[in-house]
Amino acid sequence: MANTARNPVKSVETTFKVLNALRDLDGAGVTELAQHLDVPKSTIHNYLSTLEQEEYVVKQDGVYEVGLRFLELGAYARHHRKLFRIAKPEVDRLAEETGELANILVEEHGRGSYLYRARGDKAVRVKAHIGTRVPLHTTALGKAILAHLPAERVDDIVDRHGLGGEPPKAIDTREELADALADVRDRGVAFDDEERLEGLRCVAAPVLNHDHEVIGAISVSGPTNRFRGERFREELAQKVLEVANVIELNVTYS
Amino acid sequence: MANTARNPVKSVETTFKVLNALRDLDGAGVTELAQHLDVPKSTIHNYLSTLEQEEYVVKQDGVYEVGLRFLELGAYARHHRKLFRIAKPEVDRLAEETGELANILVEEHGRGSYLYRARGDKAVRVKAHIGTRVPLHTTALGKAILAHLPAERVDDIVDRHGLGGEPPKAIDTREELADALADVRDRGVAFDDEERLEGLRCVAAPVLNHDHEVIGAISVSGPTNRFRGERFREELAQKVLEVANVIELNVTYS
DNA sequence: GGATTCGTCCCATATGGGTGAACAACTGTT
DNA sequence: AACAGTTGTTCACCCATATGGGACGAATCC
Repeated sequence: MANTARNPVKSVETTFKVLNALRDLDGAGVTELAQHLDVPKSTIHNYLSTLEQEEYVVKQDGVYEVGLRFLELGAYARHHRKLFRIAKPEVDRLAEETGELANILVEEHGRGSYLYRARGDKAVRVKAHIGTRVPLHTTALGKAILAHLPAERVDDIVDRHGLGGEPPKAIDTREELADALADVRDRGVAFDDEERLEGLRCVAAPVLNHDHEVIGAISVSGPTNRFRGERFREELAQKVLEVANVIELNVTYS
Repeated sequence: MANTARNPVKSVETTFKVLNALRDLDGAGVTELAQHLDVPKSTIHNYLSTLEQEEYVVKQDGVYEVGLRFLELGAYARHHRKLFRIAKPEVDRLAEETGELANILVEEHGRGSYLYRARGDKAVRVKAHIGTRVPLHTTALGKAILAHLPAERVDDIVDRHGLGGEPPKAIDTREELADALADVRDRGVAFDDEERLEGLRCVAAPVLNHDHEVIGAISVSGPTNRFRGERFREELAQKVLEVANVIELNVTYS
């Protein structure tokens, strides 16, 4: 959980500042990027031309864009995770059988990263892309993970990223969080009742390995009108739990 | 088509050398990486700790791994492309209706990058991941693109990346290539008859924008025993062409 | 418990990244 | 067409900083 490198390579930091700015601006020219980052044109030019030479950035009609080699690296990072390889087909099935949106989330650097998302035929449209990072305490997926992390790691994560945040209903205090996590451990599943997004509910279950460590969580989410009463609390919760158990078995024996 | 930056930032090059080595080794420690790249331990440590601090690399049990933030960047790079947003549903349909493997490829830096891949129920398993980069002249997808690129760009690409290569049946000479591309322009579609992979055939069609520039290509591929005679040359070719045309229309009007 | 092996840290050095200014290549304007 | 106002590119200087040797401490393995 080390936070700061002792001898940081500043150019690495700059490189990613440039890449992220390129993403935030949806592509940009040298001058635009330079004033956006408040860095001399020539410096930006050096970085962009190097990144282009290395083929991580593309120049189209005088505009630099984030290149597809990141798709290569990203697809690798995802496929490299055992959880993804094993859980994907199961989550596809979950989406098909429920008709809703099914997700896989893993923890990385104290935040949640969506590893995969499968759409059933009635699945709601949410803006979050694959790879999007979210605070763990604001989603059912995240709470399912936090509930099974060692207490000290949960503390670290809260220290690092805090609680609360933009969703008005978000968990605010450590007591609230502790209660919520105990509840999740009790039930085996975590719920999200429009906490993160208005009108959206979600049931999530953790995926543990043979040493009882969380390696991620899966969920089903959908509109409040289809996620209520028996179906939400019992039927869907049961289904998600079942699928999580299947994944756990496959993770252990393979 | 500039190849070398005038004032390259060496640290950018090193950064990606480290990341790619991390991928090639499927995760590694400081010492292992250092001797693999023939660079002092301390240098590698500086890079890895900086990359970890910036959250682009994860350290698990003393082993550094490529992080999921690249999935974030990669997913962005893909979604940012209009062709992907528009072609994805159509290619999904193509996969479903044919039951085979359907693909989207775009050109970047003179090579082909797989943007997307949809699997029908009988789809063959191929090892190539999303984001994988291939030489354009060795696939039906690539030939469909080359056939509609300005002659000078084709020359540039051949100069840069050469012809031939590992698949034994690969196009070797510029004359062969010119003939093949003329053929593709004639028929409107490109074929791959086990050139790249033994037992695998493929039909591809280019996707042009309103200015008649290629923005990518789509294809269907499958095993030779299901891809023969009438079905291969006529039925499937026609289908791919149709879908490509639908995509072209949607690209123009939106 | 002794000997490797590995990660981490520190510091001196020269290498190379940051910078401004000047130049070139366009774009659009009157 | 000439011009003003862009934006991208190049160059060379100088100080910041990336580099890499070496030393320390912590595991791990005989």
